[in-house]
Amino acid sequence: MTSRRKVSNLLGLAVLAALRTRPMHPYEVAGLLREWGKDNDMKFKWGSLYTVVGNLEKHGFIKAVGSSREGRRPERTVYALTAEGRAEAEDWVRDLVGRPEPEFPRFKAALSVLGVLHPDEATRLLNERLRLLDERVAAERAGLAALDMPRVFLIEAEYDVAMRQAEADWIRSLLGELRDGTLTGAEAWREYYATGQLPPDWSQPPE
Amino acid sequence: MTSRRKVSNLLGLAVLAALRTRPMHPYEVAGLLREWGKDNDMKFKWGSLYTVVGNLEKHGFIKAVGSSREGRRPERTVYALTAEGRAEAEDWVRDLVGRPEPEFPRFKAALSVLGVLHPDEATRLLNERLRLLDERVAAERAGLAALDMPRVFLIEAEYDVAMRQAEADWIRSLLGELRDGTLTGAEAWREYYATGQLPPDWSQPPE
DNA sequence: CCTCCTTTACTCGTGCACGAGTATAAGCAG
DNA sequence: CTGCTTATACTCGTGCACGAGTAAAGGAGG
Repeated sequence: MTSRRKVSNLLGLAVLAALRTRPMHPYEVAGLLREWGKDNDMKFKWGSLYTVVGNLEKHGFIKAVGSSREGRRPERTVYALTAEGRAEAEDWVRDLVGRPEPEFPRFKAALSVLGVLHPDEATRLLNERLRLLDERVAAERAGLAALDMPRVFLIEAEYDVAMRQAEADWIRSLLGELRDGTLTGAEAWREYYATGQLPPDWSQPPE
Repeated sequence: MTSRRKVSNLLGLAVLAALRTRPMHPYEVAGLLREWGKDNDMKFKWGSLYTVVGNLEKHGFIKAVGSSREGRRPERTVYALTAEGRAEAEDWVRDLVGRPEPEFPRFKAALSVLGVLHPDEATRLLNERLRLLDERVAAERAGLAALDMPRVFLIEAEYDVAMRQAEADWIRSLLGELRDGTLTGAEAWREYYATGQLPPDWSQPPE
């Protein structure tokens, strides 16, 4: 069990949310999520969908309410939300919103081992990332502005833009500090790649 | 294979980074990572450590260079970084830094299904999250300031603080918009919970 | 009306993540 | 020196994630 939740994959939450509108079969759920752009908000993998639906059923959050069959296609099971499922969805969202949990973005991990690269290369890569982020932020902002749609439906997207923007700003400031030498320890880093010698405190940072 | 990388767990990257200093056995690696505070930067699970080390060896990124034994304790295999491992680590970091990939924070997923809650409850929870975030940011900032240590070693932590801060700011602005009604569609949301009736465009948002 | 491509709708196997369990050793209290 | 707790150092099994594969149906072109 990955967490204390019976079904841990967030796709499960999306499925529950979709089934709030009406009973559906899995593929229909997928279509709706696609239409809602949810595949942009969370990992959406076909393989996971059916496992997740199966688990939701196993734990009583949804139940099969019939199956339609057209021609000789595989039978499509239609699922409906149960009372437990409705409660689970609400509780899950409450948890996710109310309690910030530590997350581990890949970029953070990368920053923590940035020392494996030469400072000049690191700088170059950070500039590259910055460029891509700026582009994407601009594109997404434009996309959002073009879409005339009540903004409540778009808060995740607005959040996303805000976060990317913040990351871009942070990188810009880091690059600034690297440029004008106000980032303490940066010379030691450079030194290491010049002389092959670690400053004494690299393998055991003080305190 | 989760991605195109032979070993996909980021813990593997940390292991490679640690082995750059000198050959070590897995538990020693773990200790070093702890000491470096890496367990704060990425998911660190004991179960994963040994799987990851095994896979790194299988793919030739590290190799056993002997095994020490003390008393009748289980034998401890000491691993060293290979040339391929060194290259892999560098390439991996290059990738992570240079190419922003879409990520799916849990809060983003939560925002995308925020509609399952009553707007008042959502507001309450957002306020709660905001409070916790502000607290944590303050604490981390204080912690960082207290630690007199070259800042190059702390960029991940500084990044983290900046991101949390940005999130807090974004939530504050969202709450503001909810309060003074400048978030379009918010009345429809409220309406739905008052009348039980979905506005016509909930199940199929236009465009 | 036949063939080929695309869309629909899944299934299956591999491989990994991770928590819980285990076993030895070291410290220390009485 | 005996028994208890804490730290050390893993192992193992379950369960899930996910990509690749499959197969029927619909459509479109000749």
